[in-house]
Amino acid sequence: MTGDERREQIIQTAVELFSVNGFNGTTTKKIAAAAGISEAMVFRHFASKDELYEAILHSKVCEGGEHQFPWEGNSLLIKAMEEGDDHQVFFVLALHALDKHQADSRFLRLLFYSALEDHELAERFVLDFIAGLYDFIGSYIEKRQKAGAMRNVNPRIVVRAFMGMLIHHSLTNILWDKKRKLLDVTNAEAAKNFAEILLGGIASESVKQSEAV
Amino acid sequence: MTGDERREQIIQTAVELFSVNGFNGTTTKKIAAAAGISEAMVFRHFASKDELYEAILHSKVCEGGEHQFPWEGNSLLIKAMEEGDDHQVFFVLALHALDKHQADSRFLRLLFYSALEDHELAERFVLDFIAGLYDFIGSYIEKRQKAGAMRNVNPRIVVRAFMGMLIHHSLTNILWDKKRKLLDVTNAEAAKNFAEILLGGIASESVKQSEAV
DNA sequence: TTCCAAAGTAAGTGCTTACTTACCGAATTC
DNA sequence: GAATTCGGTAAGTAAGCACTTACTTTGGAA
Repeated sequence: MTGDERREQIIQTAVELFSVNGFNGTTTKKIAAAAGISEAMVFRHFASKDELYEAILHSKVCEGGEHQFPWEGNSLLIKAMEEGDDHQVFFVLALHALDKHQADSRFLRLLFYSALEDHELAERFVLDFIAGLYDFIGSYIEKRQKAGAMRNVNPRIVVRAFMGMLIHHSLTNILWDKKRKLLDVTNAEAAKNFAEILLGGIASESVKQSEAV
Repeated sequence: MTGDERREQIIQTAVELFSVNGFNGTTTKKIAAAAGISEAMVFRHFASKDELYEAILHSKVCEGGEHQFPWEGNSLLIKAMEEGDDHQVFFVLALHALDKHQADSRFLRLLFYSALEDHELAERFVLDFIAGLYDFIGSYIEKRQKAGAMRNVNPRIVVRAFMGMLIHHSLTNILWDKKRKLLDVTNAEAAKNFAEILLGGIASESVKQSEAV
């Protein structure tokens, strides 16, 4: 196996272990064993355990590149936004997020671990990424408020409420309610309901009136 | 210092450290040093580090006793529920939760750590406690749906959405956005907006109609 | 065929970990 | 007033930790 291949394999193996056991709960010995190599090889590729961890966060943060944000390259979403189809906009955003969380629950675990364990890179990533989401969704809400489609609420509170529903839903499923005892619904169902609740909650009087007839 | 006093002091000291550094990141030596005693004393009171951790969760879970649930002993809430004052009900619930999270952020950190680190007791506590909330708030929503005040949505999805807003808001403030760069609002403001969004999102057609006039 | 760099390892190093042992001094009990 | 219990410690122990050293294997270019 070449150096680059081995490096990538170590990272993948370590992601698995770090996401389950955290930084302090994962030993370099276990990583080496899981990768099927000697411990010395781990330290040939990464000067320290810290450096390995940073490499992981870096690769995770940067991977996907342009597809970092959910709206980039999503024609369904772009079209819905242009047309002012709010239900479609928030449904697509929600479903995209929930599916992503479910598909890469390891990454969510890693992010939460690194937040608790206070790793710098993770905090910066989250703040940057989340700040982007706040700006993007927030500005869309502002636009729709000016168009009279939504009532006047602090757009950032709305974004927080929306992301709260999504992240908490995924988190509950991943961390506590793996057997779906509390609530067992498909991502599509959840996304549809969350979008409806949010939109109903910020609809303008005129929208309510027209809907209520 | 008597045995019981010392035991309690060790627990308090350990809570502080476990909530910041997690189980694996906290050494018995550090706990002893922070408590100003020798390591041997820690092991006189607790047979193992695991037992100390369990004692912490146990004391945290059982402390407060009857006041475990936010609605018990809250006359403001009980009155609002009897009168069907939905805004007041959800506002009080939200503010109570946000204030509690802020006052005891250590406990939130501890819960998240123990969920990630897969401690049994914590998972059971959370499921029990949260299940109680789902039943309580869910049944109130059901009642209001039958009364025609709310539209027909799965009450448990509504509860999830509501709790999502609250927990995510607190979590963001505690873990990532300590400087409130993303959103800087008081708990009362947040609670008011979350309650309004939720209620608008699940209002029945007739309510919308009467509000929209 | 020889050479050599890169992939790989076995067996350490010194330090830290959870946990123990053996002992001390001061109350309390009988 | 001797015995005993109780709060407390200093100095361990064996195992585990991140990380190193000194060495071997291997595959391709000269």
